[in-house]
Amino acid sequence: MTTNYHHGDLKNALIRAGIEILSKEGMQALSLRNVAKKAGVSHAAPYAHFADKQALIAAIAAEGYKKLYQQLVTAQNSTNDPLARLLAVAHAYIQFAIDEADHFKITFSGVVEVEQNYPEYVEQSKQCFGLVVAVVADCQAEGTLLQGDTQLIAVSIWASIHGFVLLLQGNQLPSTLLEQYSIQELFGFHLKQFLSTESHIPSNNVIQP
Amino acid sequence: MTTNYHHGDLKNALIRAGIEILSKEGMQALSLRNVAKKAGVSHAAPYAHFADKQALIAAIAAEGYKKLYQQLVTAQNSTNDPLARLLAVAHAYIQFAIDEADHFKITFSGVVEVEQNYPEYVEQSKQCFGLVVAVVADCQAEGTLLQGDTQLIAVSIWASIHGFVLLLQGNQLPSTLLEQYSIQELFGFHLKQFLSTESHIPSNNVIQP
DNA sequence: GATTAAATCTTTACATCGTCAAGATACTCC
DNA sequence: GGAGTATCTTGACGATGTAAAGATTTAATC
Repeated sequence: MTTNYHHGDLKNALIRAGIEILSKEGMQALSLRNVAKKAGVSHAAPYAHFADKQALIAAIAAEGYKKLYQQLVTAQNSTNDPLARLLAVAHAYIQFAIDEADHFKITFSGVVEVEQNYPEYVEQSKQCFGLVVAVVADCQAEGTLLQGDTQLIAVSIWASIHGFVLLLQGNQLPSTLLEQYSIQELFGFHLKQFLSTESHIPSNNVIQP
Repeated sequence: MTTNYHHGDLKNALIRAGIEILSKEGMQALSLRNVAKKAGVSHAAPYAHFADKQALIAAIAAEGYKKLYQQLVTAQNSTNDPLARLLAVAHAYIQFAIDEADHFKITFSGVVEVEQNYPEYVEQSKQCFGLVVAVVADCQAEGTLLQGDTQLIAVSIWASIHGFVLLLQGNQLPSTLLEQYSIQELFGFHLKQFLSTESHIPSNNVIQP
């Protein structure tokens, strides 16, 4: 099975090679030929398993979601308190983005253009979102989060975390703040900011053109 | 001055050509050679004005920030009520991201890797952030937003908006929600969500590993 | 105003990339 | 064991970013 000509499990080997390139050399080094070389096959071999580069990237992105999901599950299991869980999940999210920056970027930054063509990717994405929804639901049941459409609230919370992470990755956080606070402090403040506010806004004034 | 050989203002013409390509053909069509062709010069001409492709992209990204800033200013001037201003700015932000999707992506999605090498880009970025800070400060002065470090709160709000926009652009918003609500409704709910919450969380519990 | 230097643009060339086609090799199923 | 299929290699092509060398225009100096 594991002869020389037939690799045996080239498809997964290519995905792993791609992820390794992302973590060690960065996005610009992620070429099909480079991935093939790292997997020890010729430059056109990937075409036996992926229709084109997009398809390989989609598989790598799906794997990114999978790894992220595992991290989130670990965070989720770290405590029984619902709100603490939510915070732990948030911290796991940003930690993954920091540790595996380019894998995270590939997973999210729209490199996968027509997601619907890659059901594996869509499925992993849904699994992640499902976890967030579950954690939010627990907080709602406990009364430590706003009542209302759980999915809406989950999206909102996810978006807030995601936005912070991307500003961080894109070096868009103002340098004045970065000199003053650590990333952990900034993120902690951000979480506190959107999870607990004494408020203000007449709700009928919010949705407007 | 405007002879045939010497273009006269090729640098800006290249930037404009790049932006036009982004809006009409999309990111994958943004090659140096394509930009040069659209500007009517040979494929190596850009190297008289830009060190490499990254430098041209940085200039295009800076222009993206500039255009975004103009939109935000218009929104800011649309009303005198501080909170309404904040909401108007938020809507202008997402509208720009929808109207000029690929220009927005280039501006933010980390294509500019070493921002500090492109001072023009950094300056435009600061100008945008400054506007958000000003709007947030007005709300604080009026008492319609949480008191506290204005920059921190501004970053937090920006991150929330930015995150929603990026999830939207990346098709990461769950399809179940997209079938149920319009983008405007979802965004409106998101704003309401993180701008006005009845809360919950013991503040000493938020910042943690 | 002529000469020189500098800036701008063209042409040519090269390595790398994604992709395709044709062929070689290994596995599978009857 | 032979036929068919899946997998992999080799070779080729056009497109891309970039460098080098030369042509052309503008600017500076005298």
